[in-house]
Amino acid sequence: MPLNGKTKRDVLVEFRHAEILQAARRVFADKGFSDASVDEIAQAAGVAKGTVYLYYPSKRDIYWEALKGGLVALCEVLETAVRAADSTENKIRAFMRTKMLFFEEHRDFFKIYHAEFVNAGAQPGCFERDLKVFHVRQMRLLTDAIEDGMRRRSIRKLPADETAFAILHLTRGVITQRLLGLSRSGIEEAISLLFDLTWKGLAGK
Amino acid sequence: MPLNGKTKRDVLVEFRHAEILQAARRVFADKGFSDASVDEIAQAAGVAKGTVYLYYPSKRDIYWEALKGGLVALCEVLETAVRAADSTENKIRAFMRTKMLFFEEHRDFFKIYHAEFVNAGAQPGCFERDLKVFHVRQMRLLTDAIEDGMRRRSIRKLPADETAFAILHLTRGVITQRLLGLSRSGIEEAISLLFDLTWKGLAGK
Amino acid sequence: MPLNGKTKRDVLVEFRHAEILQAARRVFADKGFSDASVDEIAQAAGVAKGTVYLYYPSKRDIYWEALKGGLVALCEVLETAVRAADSTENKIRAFMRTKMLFFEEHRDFFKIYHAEFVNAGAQPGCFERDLKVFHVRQMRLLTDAIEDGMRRRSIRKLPADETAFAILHLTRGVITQRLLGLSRSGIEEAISLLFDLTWKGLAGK
Amino acid sequence: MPLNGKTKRDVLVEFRHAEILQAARRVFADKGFSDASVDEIAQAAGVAKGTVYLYYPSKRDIYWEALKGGLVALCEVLETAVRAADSTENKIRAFMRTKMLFFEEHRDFFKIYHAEFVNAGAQPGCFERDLKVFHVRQMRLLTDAIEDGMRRRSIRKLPADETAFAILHLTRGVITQRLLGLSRSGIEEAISLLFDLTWKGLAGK
DNA sequence: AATGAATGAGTGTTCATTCAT
DNA sequence: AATGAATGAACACTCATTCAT
Repeated sequence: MPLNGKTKRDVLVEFRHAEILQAARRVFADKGFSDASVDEIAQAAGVAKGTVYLYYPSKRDIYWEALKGGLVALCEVLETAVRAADSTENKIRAFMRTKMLFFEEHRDFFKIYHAEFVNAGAQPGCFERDLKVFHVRQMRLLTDAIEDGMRRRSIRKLPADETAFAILHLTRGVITQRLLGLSRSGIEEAISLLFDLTWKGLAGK
Repeated sequence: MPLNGKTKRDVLVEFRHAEILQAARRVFADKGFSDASVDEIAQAAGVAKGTVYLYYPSKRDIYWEALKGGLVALCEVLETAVRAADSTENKIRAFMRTKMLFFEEHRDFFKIYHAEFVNAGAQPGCFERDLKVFHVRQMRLLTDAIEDGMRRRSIRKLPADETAFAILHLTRGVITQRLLGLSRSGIEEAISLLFDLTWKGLAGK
Repeated sequence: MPLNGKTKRDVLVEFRHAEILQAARRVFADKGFSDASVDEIAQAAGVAKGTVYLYYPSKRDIYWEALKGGLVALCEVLETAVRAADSTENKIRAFMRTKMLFFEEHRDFFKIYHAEFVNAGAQPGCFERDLKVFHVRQMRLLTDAIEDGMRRRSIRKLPADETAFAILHLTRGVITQRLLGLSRSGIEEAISLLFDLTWKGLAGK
Repeated sequence: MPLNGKTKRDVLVEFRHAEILQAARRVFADKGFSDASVDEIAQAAGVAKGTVYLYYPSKRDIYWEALKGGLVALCEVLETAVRAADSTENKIRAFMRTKMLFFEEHRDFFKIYHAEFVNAGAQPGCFERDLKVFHVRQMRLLTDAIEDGMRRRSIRKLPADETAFAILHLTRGVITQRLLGLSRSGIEEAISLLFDLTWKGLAGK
């Protein structure tokens, strides 16, 4: 009866988990962790409050799951995309492009992700340690590319870590911009500009 | 009795306001708006909870005052500094430098300011409209400099708005980096790198 | 098919009832009525929560059944034992002995039984009326013996009811003592002492 | 201004504590710990729910305070009374008499006290250790008297501990009886009978 | 002017009970 | 017949705000 390893029950459980997580992301994105209520999440998921607790042991756990799930997916697509790129230039472009498209698709997750950086080190940061792992994975992609680029002279001499940080933050900033609806241009244009700025800087000839 | 327009009472009132605001900034920076309690703020200010309500009508108002106060000061120093700079290059450098030094001095305010960008448009965003004013003021400083720079050919052809956004976000990112204690280098080094990257980009020759 | 009046179905139903009751006694003894959860009982009985409700209409009913079942058994063995004893002295001794041995065997039931006396008249006391019947049955055994003893002059003149109460409570106390593990002596010694004290009192010659 | 060491505030605080404790005892006596709600206690005390938490940190703490307060008072009056009695016989009589009168006056406390013995060793028994102290104090009063009595030959040879236990339990039983309203006789009669039974036992000559 | 005691609405979490499968 | 997912009412506890002193 179990089809491809999953019983009907497994499917339902998985579905509920996803359903609640989805709703939670929406609510957390809107209100932030503290101002989101479990009741709201339940309602958004179309279940009763008690049902939420059948699938997650606490509000905090839902939050962390919502955060982690997105981070795992993000890191995976980033790693795949960067690895597939053939030059330093293309690796950095791939990083920016993939991240922007990913968040364009997962706006709710972006808000949660972004909020977590603000609080980073602060109070809810029970996760701090776990979060760092994902941060480091992203950093590694960039520092590797940058160091490689410097060896090949396609990038000028720069401190790799600080530079990677800058790219990370800049990319995040541009995404924020778009998601707040403050940007009129198309996504591809935005990506081009982001990369262009990063690569060439402001200076004229 | 009223000396330079202020009675003794006025002075006390002003003092209390400042005292509470200062305490509030500390607490809000630590905990965020929702997780900060008025009791904590009162305690940090060394007054009773009821006293806080003599000076501010609500928790939200304290928050907004704390935010606005910092924004006014920030915009003022930025405008002064940028106006005083003589070239496009120096104007942008001055912007970055002043902002970084300002936040280095007002870390509590930075946390609040930063958090507000996350929520921007979102829930507490009663302020949205008011916040925008300060955002626009900062943007104007940069877009003016950029457009001027493009006319003088010291900056290559770029969309002024998007570029200004990028500078804003990148600067904020570097500050975050420092305030989270993730950066080892000195402040002046950080400023130099930030400007250097922005100006020249990554590309080798 | 129905063998001595019971179909296979009847046997199963009876078996389930007993199984659940047994588990319930364990749980109620441990946690008390309010702090015991139906889930725990179901788990202890090795069935699903819903199954419990196929056999008992409510948590309260399980409790009452657990209580009543024990009380019926207790009263029966007490009546048999006391009836079998030939003298007043032996009847009282038999009462104490049988009760102590019964509870030594049914510790879980004792805890429930004991707790019910505390609450007696109080909140869950939906049972009050039903409980009284069992109380009266035990009392009757003792008052009969006592009154008979007084007629035969083997017991001095005493108010039968109050005296019976005293014996009841004293016996219960000694059992409590043992079940809480506060007693080091063997069960037979304890019984002897209990009877000896009751019969002779404290007084020296 | 502080009169006999107490400011007006101290008096109020003390009053509220007492008021809430009083109400809590009533409610806990009626419903038991688990079935009592803080809301009920607040209502019984004539204050809002939040107010209760200004005076006690948790439901459990209220309970423990209610229990401890009574136990301290009980032990004190018992010790005073027993110490004041001049013979073994009178010491034991004093113990019984004082305890019965104390509980006659503090019926609510008795229910709580009694319930705690049922659960003793069981779940809420965070107190177990603290409770034991009071138990030991009562036991000591009796064992001292008993051992002394045995030396003077006014009590026959008996194991002091077990005998003390028996007196404790028997006394408690008689009190239960009265408080449940199952006894028709006056309190003094009940005390006399209790002592008489204990001292002389059942046996006719 | 300042206090802090009092309030009560709101939140996370549990659990007896129901019911579709 | 048995399951266990779903429900929602109930509860302990918190906290912004009010107000008598």
